[in-house]
Amino acid sequence: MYEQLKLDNQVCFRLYTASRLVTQAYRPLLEPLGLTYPQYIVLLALWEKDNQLVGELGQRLMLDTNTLTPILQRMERNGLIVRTRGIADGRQTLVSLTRDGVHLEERAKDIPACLTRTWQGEPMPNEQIAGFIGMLDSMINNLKK
Amino acid sequence: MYEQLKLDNQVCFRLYTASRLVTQAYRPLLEPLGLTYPQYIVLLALWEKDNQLVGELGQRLMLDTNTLTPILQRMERNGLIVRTRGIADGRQTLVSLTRDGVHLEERAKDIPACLTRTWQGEPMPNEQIAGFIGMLDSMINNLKK
DNA sequence: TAACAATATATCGTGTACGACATAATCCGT
DNA sequence: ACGGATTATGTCGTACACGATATATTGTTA
Repeated sequence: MYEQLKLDNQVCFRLYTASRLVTQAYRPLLEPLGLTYPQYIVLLALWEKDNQLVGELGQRLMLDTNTLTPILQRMERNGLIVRTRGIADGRQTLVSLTRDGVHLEERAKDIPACLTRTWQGEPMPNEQIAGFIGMLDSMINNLKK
Repeated sequence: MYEQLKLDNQVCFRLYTASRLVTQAYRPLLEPLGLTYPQYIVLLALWEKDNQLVGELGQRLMLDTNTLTPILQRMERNGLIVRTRGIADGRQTLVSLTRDGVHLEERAKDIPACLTRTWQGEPMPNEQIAGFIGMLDSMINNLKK
């Protein structure tokens, strides 16, 4: 068989697998908060800056509205956000945190450290982490449209 | 807000995004072959070693049967594989390539190089790629059950 | 200013992911 | 040899992803 088609030579397969396993690792931490991972990153974006348009959120999270809208609908149903139509421009939808959505930040604050411990095992040198992040950022940069 | 909750400080969000963008980059290359990315990695595994049990494939790809079975059913419907029940052990299902499934390898052989060019942009030093792969492998190792 | 292009968001259909549960075949101790 | 535990796979329900399309507003131009 072609050497380049072997699974062990595939960077992308590792990326795909690592991403899935990380999302699985989030599950037990997010479930008590009633969140999925995509819902969690929507909240991360909103905790940084409340009252964002669907399009702004989409740019920040690199998700299109066909993915984002259903997530936002569930989050609204669960009382974490509200969506307000047409303030200046009637086409836009503004996404805002409810009191519940705001309060969840406090309960989420230890999740990042916990997850880092899980995937890192033994703490790694910062330089190595920085190299990893740099590679991911460069990949994302090369792939985004 | 908590510094550790900022999106820019999240390794996992980058991983999730990079993985999604990579899968998107595969799409135009796989679509002419009538494949999705998960179907493609099933073929990678079968091109390496034909006639594998569902469980073996699952271990190799780190996917459980509840994900794998529907994928295999579609691939069987599309004539790429056949599933044979109960050879020695009546509980097992053996997955084998059809002639079409075998022939697809030829048409797929340039995909890895093409994708590497896409996400890498300027070719990177091998050492850097090796470090990246090492990090992903260590992550996968720490996260797998 | 009426028609038409452009924009922002939503809907729809297909294909994953994955926890929970179901089913069927084998194993194992008595 | 038989009944319960174990194992291999499949089914079901929910929630993403995402291409394609639809809908509703706003801009724009003749």
